[in-house]
Amino acid sequence: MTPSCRERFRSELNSVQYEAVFHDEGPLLVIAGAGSGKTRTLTYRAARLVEEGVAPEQILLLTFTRKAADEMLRRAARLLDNRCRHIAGGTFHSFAYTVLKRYAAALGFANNFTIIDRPDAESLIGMLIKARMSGPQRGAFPRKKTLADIFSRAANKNLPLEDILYEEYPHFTPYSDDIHALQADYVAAKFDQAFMDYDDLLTKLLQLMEDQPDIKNRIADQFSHLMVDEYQDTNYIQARIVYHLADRHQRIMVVGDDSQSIYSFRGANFRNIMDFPDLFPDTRVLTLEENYRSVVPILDLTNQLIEQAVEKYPKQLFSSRPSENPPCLVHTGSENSQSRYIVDKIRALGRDGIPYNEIAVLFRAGFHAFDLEVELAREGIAFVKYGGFKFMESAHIKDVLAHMRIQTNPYDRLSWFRILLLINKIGPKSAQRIHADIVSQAKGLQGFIDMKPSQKGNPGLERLRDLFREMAAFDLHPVQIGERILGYYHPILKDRYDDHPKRMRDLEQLLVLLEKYEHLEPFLSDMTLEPPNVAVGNTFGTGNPQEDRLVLSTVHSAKGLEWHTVFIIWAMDGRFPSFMASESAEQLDEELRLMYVAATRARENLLFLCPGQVFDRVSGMILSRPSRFIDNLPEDLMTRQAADIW
DNA sequence: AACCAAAAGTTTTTT
DNA sequence: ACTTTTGGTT
Repeated sequence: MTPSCRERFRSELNSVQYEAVFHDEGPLLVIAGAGSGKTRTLTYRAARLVEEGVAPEQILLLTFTRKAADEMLRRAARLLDNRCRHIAGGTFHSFAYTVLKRYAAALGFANNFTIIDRPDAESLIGMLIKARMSGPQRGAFPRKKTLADIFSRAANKNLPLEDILYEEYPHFTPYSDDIHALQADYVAAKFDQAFMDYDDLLTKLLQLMEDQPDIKNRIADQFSHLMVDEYQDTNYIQARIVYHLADRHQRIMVVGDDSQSIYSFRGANFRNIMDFPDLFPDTRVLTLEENYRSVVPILDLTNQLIEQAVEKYPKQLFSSRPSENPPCLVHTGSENSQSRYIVDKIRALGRDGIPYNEIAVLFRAGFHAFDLEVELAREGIAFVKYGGFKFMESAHIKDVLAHMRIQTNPYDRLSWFRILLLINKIGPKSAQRIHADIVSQAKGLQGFIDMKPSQKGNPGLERLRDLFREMAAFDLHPVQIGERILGYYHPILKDRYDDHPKRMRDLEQLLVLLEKYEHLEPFLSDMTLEPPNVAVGNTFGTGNPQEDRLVLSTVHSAKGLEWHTVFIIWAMDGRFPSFMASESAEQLDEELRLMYVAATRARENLLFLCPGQVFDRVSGMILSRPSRFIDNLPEDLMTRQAADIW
């Protein structure tokens, strides 16, 4: 590296960050506390490697979201030059997809497989339950959603089904045999229809690497340098994948914070990161403890907050940013007064010159924000919501995507059912017959186009056939395909939904996203692997990113981000910590870490809100106490305020 | 076989 | 509040 560049890096990094950036051979673990410049360290390191002549394509940066990877590469490019854009970056899942796209055949799997998302997996399991469990299923047999959960946990934790059932769903053990059989059905169905769910992407990649050493070496040799962000949220399978990738050259750097591990429901274990040196014996460990984000009073509170964890690795973050403003716990009289308190407060902040996009409202679960959303809409305050119900999961989007999926995978039963059931006079039985017919003809889409109109000229079915005939006859650009599908779908939309104009606008947004693609397949896999993170009803993509909109987000979706002012709503016992997590110390610790993540997002102002007496339908209890995590804190760490707005 | 309306049963977080 | 199941009608 040129001396001048090195000098510059030295002046822009603290000594530990500098160490990490210039660490050379051998494994490196960076424990990076909240706001300690983790992204900065990764970015500078990437730039340093490229500057010293490592080919960007040989650097692999695995992150938690695609957005995080893009952002880091963008910053690295600004730091050095555009070569940094060619660094291979993305999520474990998208990496797995790229590899499997090429090598799935080595596992006996179709190379043109379709990735199915969680709702898809659930409806597939739903079909299998119906097929296997005929007759009324009395009692408490798990629902498809629960089954999908059970299967997914088994996969992510790499444990046998019995263990999951015994540990987490003991009340289902009487159905153990049926559940096992259904899992086998599920595996077989995915194989037959060339489906992979999110978990398959990871497990099959690992399987490939462990069963076929020569392929493993070919994959691993593509990348001479590895970096993994948010390592505390990786699970066993991901850790194994990392191990295999870095096994031979050991040039691996992982970054994370055990206190911010919040994905145990996906098999992540906060101890994983501390076990990293066992996986890579000569690991050098560096710890970043200076916080550059938050003012002292906020950091004092968050340090005390995480102290309450039953199990943790000691760490004391420090800050040198003074402030007069301590965090505040606000009691409001009701849910709606909580919402109105926020409206008042952000208006005041706005008058002080704080832009709305520097303010965030965070919550434990998507639905906690419903009342606030209504209130904001009424007050004409623009906002974006992240987390909760996803744009991609809304019915009209899935309907249109199903028409596209059939173009790339014509035997996809889920998509056939979805689109056929939209047609009048066609129910499950007819759909079943039509699908079986297409599969037996083995002529792909042509099988449907050539099918005899045995349904005595069902006009809806004829329209669908015309659509597919046209799409098969011409070599159309994805946007043209989208336009034709929309033309076909519009009458159906109008007929089914009274809010069809709004939904139509969503679909037009979808067409905008399509413009960037030359082929349907990468579009479809991107939509499943990296769906726009915004919740339903939000515009995105074309919108000006600088738009001054208030941010509403689940804590999970807020990971890695920061704002001038952060409101944490529903900081009540029963909500946050969630009522469902209060059974075990481990679950409570995870809720605490979640609260820690939420609180450490704030730079200047941090407010907890506790809406007085609220009846909780789930528990049948009246909630009134503030979150134990906050209530237990020493009094001098925050102010308390009662704000009843009627 | 498909469709519709009423009743019953569930509730987190995400790739 | 929402999804899934049910029972009855076309």
